[in-house]
Amino acid sequence: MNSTVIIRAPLHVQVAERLRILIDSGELPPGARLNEVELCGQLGVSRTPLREAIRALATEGLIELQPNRGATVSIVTVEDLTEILPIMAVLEGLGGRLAAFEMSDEKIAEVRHVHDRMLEHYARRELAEYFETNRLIHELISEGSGNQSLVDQINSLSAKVRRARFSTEMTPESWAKAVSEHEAMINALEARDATALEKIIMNHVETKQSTILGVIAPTEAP
Amino acid sequence: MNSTVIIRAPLHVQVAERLRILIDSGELPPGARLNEVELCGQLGVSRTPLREAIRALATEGLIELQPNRGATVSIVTVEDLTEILPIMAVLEGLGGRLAAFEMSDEKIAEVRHVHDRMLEHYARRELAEYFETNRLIHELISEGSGNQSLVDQINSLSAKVRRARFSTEMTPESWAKAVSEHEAMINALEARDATALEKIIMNHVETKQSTILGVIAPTEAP
DNA sequence: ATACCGTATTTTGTATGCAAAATAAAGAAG
DNA sequence: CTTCTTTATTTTGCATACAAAATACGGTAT
Repeated sequence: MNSTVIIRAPLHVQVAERLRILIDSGELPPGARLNEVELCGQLGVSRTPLREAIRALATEGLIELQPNRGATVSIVTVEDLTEILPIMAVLEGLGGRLAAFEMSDEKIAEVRHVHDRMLEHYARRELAEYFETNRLIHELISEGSGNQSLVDQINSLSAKVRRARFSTEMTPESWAKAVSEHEAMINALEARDATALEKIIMNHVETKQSTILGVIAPTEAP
Repeated sequence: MNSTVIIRAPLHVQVAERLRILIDSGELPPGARLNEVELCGQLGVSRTPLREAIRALATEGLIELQPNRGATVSIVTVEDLTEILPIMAVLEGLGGRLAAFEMSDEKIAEVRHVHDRMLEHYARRELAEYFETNRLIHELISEGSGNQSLVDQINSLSAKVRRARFSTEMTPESWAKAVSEHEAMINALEARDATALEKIIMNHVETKQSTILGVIAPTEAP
């Protein structure tokens, strides 16, 4: 009598996950063509589940499909980011507003704890660790909204932004600004000031946007 | 020398479209099981493209997939709407804010024109026509943002809300309120008052939410 | 040398067939 | 009569095979 039912995910789901990882890690870089038979050999599956996985990732926007010409890893352009980041701003803002009502004191304390860790990494200029804790804070707050649809949408857009890989281009000034905005975020969250938190988060994402797009645009000036 | 290349969409795309219509029209009602061979006969295609289409619609959220148990038309619950409508509010709000900057005077005039038609339908209590013009106004404003990603997201969520089919349960009061909010929307748009328009649209969607959820909840009271 | 045309090869699209899992049905035990 | 077990049928999952389209290649004419 087995109480825990083993559900092994269908192949096409597993394949989709592996493809997602390959794309996210950059092993399949933006613009790369996905040759079906080649990938089949690489993943050890037949074309059927691979194609189903490709279709799924295509509707997610990770992959682009051209009729009779196969699939390519979609390229996240500056224009895409210009569209996506304002959407992220209002979605994360909404997440914060809801989280200010919905999060338990314990969860908020957890966010504060991660925030403190982030500050340490900032002080030590540990970039990777800083980004990871930073990301985690945003995730905790979004999830704190209790709105799973919202979390899913944010994660989906987040993945695209991450794939653009502009984050490392941070100046000391923008970094400091981001940290101080985070400080304000935590304070508003602890005060359960929904309106303030929403505003701060929206501003924070807009700051991120100008940071990212500011790195691109100035290349025209000598 | 053919300048216009005829691209006929792949079968799985056509199938996905037809399925979308079947679901949206209610011919495939929420909860309905999708038997693959049955649908194959009905659509005149083999299982391969059908399955690819099903996978695509599943990642879109229109269909739910259970391993080894097939696909069912996903059911939009009250909980889903409670999650989705606040998201719609901020997204449509953002659309309005951007549209106030981006829309041409001509486009705004077009919105006003549709709005006037909507008022006529309201006066004559022509429900279907009212909803159609209403929907069109929201669409025109969203598209007026010039943000295609935003439009896509709104449309995707919109489809789910529509599928819940609570709209017809409008009282005279809530109808009147919706109309007056629309009036305010158009005025803000013509004044290009982005902040006001965003606020009005968000309130408008929240009104819609309480209308929809208000129809459900009171069933517990005698 | 370059542009064009026809053929060969590769690659995607669709159909079909087989295996495994789930569901339905029938029979036996309590 | 109910419940469990066993068997048959249906249905999904995956792999393979064939068809059609696109790409690559090679040759010829200019």
